[in-house]
Amino acid sequence: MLKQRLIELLTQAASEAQKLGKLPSVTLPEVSVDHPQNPEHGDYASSFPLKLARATGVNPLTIAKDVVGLIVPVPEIDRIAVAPPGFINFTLEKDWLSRQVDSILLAGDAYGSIDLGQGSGVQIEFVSVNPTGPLHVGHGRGAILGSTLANVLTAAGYGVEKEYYINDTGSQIDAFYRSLYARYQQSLGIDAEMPSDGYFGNYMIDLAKEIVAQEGDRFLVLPGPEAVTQLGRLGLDKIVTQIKSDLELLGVGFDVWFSEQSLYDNGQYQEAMSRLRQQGYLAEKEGATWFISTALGEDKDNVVVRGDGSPTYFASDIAYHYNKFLERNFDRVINIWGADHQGHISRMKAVVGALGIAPEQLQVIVSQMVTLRRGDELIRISKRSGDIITLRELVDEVGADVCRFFFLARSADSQMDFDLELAKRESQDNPVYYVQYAHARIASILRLAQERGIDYADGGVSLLATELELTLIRKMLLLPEIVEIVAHTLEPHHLSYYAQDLATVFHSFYKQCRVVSRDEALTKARLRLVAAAKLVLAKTLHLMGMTAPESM
RNA sequence: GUCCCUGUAGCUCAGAGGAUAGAGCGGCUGCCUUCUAAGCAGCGGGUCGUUGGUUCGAAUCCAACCAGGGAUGCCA
Repeated sequence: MLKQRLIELLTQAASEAQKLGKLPSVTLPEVSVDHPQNPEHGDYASSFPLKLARATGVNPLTIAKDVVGLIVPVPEIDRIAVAPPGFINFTLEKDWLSRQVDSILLAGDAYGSIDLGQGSGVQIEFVSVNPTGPLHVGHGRGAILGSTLANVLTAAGYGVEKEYYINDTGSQIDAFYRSLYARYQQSLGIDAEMPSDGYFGNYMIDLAKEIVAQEGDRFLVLPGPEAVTQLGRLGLDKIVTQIKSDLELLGVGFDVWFSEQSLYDNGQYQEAMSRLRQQGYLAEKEGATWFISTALGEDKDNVVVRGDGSPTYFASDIAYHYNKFLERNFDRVINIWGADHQGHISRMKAVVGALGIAPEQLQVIVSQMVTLRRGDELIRISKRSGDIITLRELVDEVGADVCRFFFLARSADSQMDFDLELAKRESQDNPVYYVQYAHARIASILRLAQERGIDYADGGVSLLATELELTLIRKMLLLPEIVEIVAHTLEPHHLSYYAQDLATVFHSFYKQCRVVSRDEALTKARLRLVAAAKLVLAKTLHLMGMTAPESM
């Protein structure tokens, strides 16, 4: 990557300056290079001399001049300038820039991929919604964040494993089972009462009816507890199947569907607990078993085994992370949780530390709340009451691409309002169409070229020299940097802004530069340019999990 | 009370300590005989919540405060 190359050049020149005695031999600060907002300052700039000035006491302008004098010439760079109070500005060589069109076309689908991860493994767990009902809109946000992040980390050279943790045991599942049994009995005409802690959504009635239609009344003859369990498992399977298909509609898939129950069946729950007990992190008080997180600097302790002997979800999560780090040996684990799990983060990190794992190996991304509205009408998102807009309904209304782009258009940290009315009403002006339209336009140009039998394989890209053309190339060259930023910050929303920027630059070029014209050589050169732009747009859209349409 | 997130243009939001803080939407002007007008070009719009601090340099880091949201269960 070009940026990395500039950093190397600067670092090299600075240590050379130290060898020559032009700079004091202090430890060099981290060399950073970024894009100045003012184009007069070139394509890349470094404030490195300003930082070095602090450590050395040398005038930053002097440092900049000395370092620039020692930078070895490279074909990428046309000009290196020193600017007060101590910036080093790089301007790219135009011929080199235009040649990048060929490089991009040569790289093909691999363009934008980098080797940041060097094959190291990352597990990313997301969605993991209790299978007690359909996914709602807020879950979609986590799903899209996770799947996009997985795409980007893969492109950044990591070995990524996507996982959905199925909470198929515990008190909420128990409530789900009992609710389903009540609805099942009711749909067979029996006057059964719903449990007070039950799931009252209409989908439970539909689910019961579906089971009655398929299985008849055979569960009625079983003893109560047996019927609850068998019926419950059947219902749970159906919900999980539904969740899978809802996610598929959004283009979200997983490598592993991990069962919570399996942690109890294979003894890993016991192993995790006894390990914590050996380390002295478990204690009995008030009739329950507690994780002594206060010993690790937490505000309070937490119950892991209730007074009635049943484990809390925290206990399961301890076993689950024991499994991730010590059974499956992931070096790095990313969890994406909803804002309601925010308080769970620090104690979970404490657990990881107590298990002998560096807490930094666990990264938790919290996606803030999504509020759904239709115009002025607020829609409550509550699975218990059943008054929800499901993720499936959302996708049906606005489409998967719009849905994905919308969620990727804001950082996970900020709460968002999803106005369904607005999303539909503005669909013509939606940025997703703006970006996809750029891709479709290019496809249209390439179709025309094909109809006219123009073979642009030998097009000479050195003819690409106008500012509009070079601006488009410069923008295309940013994709690897965006991939790096997203992989580093775990903030996929940067992609959507990049996609819009790239589309803007293309639309502007398109308006002012005729591609297929009477000038054969220029036509071929520009066809190569737009073919490259199409590739970069498609790659960006695909990283976001979106389609790149050939026509609109 | 404690912890987390947020506060930037009329609205929705970007902005990895750097140079003159940006985009989309909305408003106003222009632009289709030529590859898709779902487009382009232009105009207007700001005490970056407040006050201090760190720094050569702060929207960005620190502290306090103000405002909105969330978490503080032997629910998940």
